[in-house]
Amino acid sequence: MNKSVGIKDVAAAAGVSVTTVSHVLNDVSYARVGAETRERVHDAAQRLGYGPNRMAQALRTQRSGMIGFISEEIATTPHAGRIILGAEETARARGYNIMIINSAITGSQDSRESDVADLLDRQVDGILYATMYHRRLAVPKNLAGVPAVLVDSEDTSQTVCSVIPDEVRGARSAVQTLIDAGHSRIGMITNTDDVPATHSRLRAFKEALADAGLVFDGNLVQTEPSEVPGGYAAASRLLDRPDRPTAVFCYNDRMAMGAYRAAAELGLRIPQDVSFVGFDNQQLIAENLYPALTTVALPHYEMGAWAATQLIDAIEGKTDLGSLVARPTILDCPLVVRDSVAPPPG
Amino acid sequence: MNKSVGIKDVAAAAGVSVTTVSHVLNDVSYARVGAETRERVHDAAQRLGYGPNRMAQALRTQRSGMIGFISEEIATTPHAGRIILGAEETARARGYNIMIINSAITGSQDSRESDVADLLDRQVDGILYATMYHRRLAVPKNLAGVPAVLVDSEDTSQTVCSVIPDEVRGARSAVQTLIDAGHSRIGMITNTDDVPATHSRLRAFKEALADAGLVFDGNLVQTEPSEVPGGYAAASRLLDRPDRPTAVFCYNDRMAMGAYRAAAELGLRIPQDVSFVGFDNQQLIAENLYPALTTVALPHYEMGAWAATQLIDAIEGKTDLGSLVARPTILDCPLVVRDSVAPPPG
DNA sequence: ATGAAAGCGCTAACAG
DNA sequence: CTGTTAGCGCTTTCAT
Repeated sequence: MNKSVGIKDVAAAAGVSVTTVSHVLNDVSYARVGAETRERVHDAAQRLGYGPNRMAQALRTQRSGMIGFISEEIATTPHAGRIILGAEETARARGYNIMIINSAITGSQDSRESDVADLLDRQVDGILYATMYHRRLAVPKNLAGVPAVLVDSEDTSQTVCSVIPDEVRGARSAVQTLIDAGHSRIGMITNTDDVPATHSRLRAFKEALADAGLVFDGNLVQTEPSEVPGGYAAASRLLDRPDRPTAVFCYNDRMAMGAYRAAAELGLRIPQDVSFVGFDNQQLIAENLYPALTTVALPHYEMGAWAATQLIDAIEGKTDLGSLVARPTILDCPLVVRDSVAPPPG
Repeated sequence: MNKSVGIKDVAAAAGVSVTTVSHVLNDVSYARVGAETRERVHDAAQRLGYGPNRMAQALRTQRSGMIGFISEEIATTPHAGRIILGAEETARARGYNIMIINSAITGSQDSRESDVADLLDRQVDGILYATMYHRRLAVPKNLAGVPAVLVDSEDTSQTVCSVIPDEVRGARSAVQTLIDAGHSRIGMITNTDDVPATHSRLRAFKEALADAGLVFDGNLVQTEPSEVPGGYAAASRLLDRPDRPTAVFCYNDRMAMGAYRAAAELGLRIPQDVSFVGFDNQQLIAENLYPALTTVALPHYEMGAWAATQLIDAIEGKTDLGSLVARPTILDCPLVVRDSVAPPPG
C-alpha cells in the first residue's frame, strides 16, 4: 500500500550503496561523500517519496523518537488539551511523536504501572505524565529509571522531575488587581478540596492583603465545594452581609460563575457594585460571562512545552533531569484582564 | 534501564529455544507445546518481567499495532478530548496504541499531507482523522490506500469512510421536547456559518413544526454568529416582540447562554416564562447555567469508539471499509434533559 | 570517497 | 513436540 520504498530502492535508483544513502540522508558527519553523489541520492529519495521506516531505525539505534504521554481523564477538562498541544508541538519540532494513553483517575496503582509498562514495551524514549489538576502524586514504580517528567503534579517521593503552576504569584496578582482598583474590603470564595491550589490561593490572598496593609477578616472568606453551586452559595452569604465586600476573589472560574448569579439575585451590578476575579481562565466561562471575567490563566500549554523540552533534552543527553527533581519547576500564571473589575462604589 | 530482558533471556531461563517462547507467548495455534513447557515459559517471562519489544515485533510482522490520530486543534474544544478518549479506550482494549498529531486548522493542504506522511513513516496501521466540528473536508491525497476513517467530517471526494452525528434527529428531538411540553409558538436562534449543522438543525426545526401541524413563522427565526453575544442579540430580538415565542430552540449551547441573559434582562423567567433548549451539551455551560440547560449531546466518545472499531476491523481484515465510504455513518445525538423546559405560561 | 556485512529483537518457515 | 535460521529495514564498523 504505502511505503514499499526502502533505502535499498533509493540506493538502486541512485546507483550507490545503502550505506551511502544512509550517510547522506542522515548527514553523517564523519562519512565523506561526493557532492554530486549527495545530490543523486537526494534526488532519488525525493523522486521515490522515500521516508525512513522509523521502526527499523529505532530498532537499530535503540531510539524510537517516541514520547509516551499518560494523561488522566483526557476528556474531562479542556485544559488537558492544552498540555497535550504544548507537548506535541514541541516534540514534533524536534522530530519526536507523542503516543498517548488515557489513565482513569480512579485507576489502581497497578493499572498505572501497566500504563507505563505499555509505553515501555513500545520503546518510548521517555514519558510525560500529566494529571488533570495540580496535586501530589505517588508515581508508578516502574517510572523510575526512565526519563520522565510530571506535568501539573508533584511527586510525593521527590524522585521525578515536575512542573507546576505558580499558584501563589497568580493568586497574588489576582488580589492585587483588586487592591489596585481601590478595594479595601475584599472577600474570598474558597473551596473544600485538600489540594495544593486551595492552600496556595488562600495563602496568597492573605499575603496580598497584609502587604497592602489591609486587615484580614475571616468572615469575608466563605468555603464551599469548587463548583458553580458552591460559588453561588458562598457568594450569597458574602454579599448578603450589611458590611459586604466590594470585591471578591473566587477560587476558580466556576465558582465565579455561581457568584455572578448570587450578585444578580441581590441586585448588584458587576463591576459597578461588586468586582470579581477568578482563577483558571476557563475560556468558555470567563469569556462568556457578562461582564467577561478577569481571571488568572494556568500555563497548561507552557507546562506541556516545558516538560517536552526538558524530557527531550534529557533523552538526548543535553540535560540531567536529576538536577531538577529536588523541587518542582514553577511556571507563571498570568492575569487575564477582562471586565469584571472596577473601583469600589461610592 | 528498562527492558533489557529479551526473548532469548526468557528462553535461557526456561531452558527452551526462542521459538518455543515465541510460540507460547503468542499462543500460536499450529505450534504444539507441552503443557509443562508452557508453564515454564510463562513463569520465566513473568519472573523476568518480560514484555515483547513492540518495535522488533512490528518490524518483523509488518504490523505496528499503532493507530495514527490526526486532530485539528486538539486543544480548542473540550469535545476533541472525548473523541480521543473513545478512540484510545477502544484501541487499547484491542491491543493498539494511539499516536497523536495536532494539525492546525489553518494548515495548508501540504502540511496535512506531511502530517499523514509522518504517521506513515511511523508505520501506523491506520489513521483516524478528526475535525473539530462537523464539516466537509478535502482529505490529504496520501491518505488514499491507507486504512482510515474520518471522525466528525465527511470526505468531499467520498473516498474515505466517515462517521458523523445525526444532526437532524438530534435537532428534531430538541424541538419535539418543546412541542411535547405544549408549546406552539416556538422560535429558533440559528447561526451564520455555512456548515452542515446549520442547515440540518434548521431543517429539522421546520420539519418538526410541520409534523406537529404548527405553522412556520420566519419572524421567529433569528440569525447571528454562533457565539454567546450572537445568542444574546438574536434572543433579544425574539423575546422583545409582542407576540414572542414561549420557547426557543438554540443552535448551540453558547448561543443559549446568550439567550439566558437576554431573557433575564427582559425579566423573563426560565422556564416559567420561556423555555430553551440548546445543542452540543457543552457540559461546562449546560450544567452550570441556571436553570441547567436541556440540550442535545453530540456523540463524540461514540464516534471515536466507532471509528477505532471500524479501523481496527479493517486492519485485521474483518471488515472492508470500502463498503462504508458511500455515505457517512450517522450516530445518534441523545437529548439531555435538564431544567430549561416547562409548559408555556398561562 | 564508497561498499559489505553484521546485527537491533522478534516471528515464522522449515527441520528434526 | 521443539530447535535452527532467515530475514523485517535500517545504521555503523570496518574494509577497500
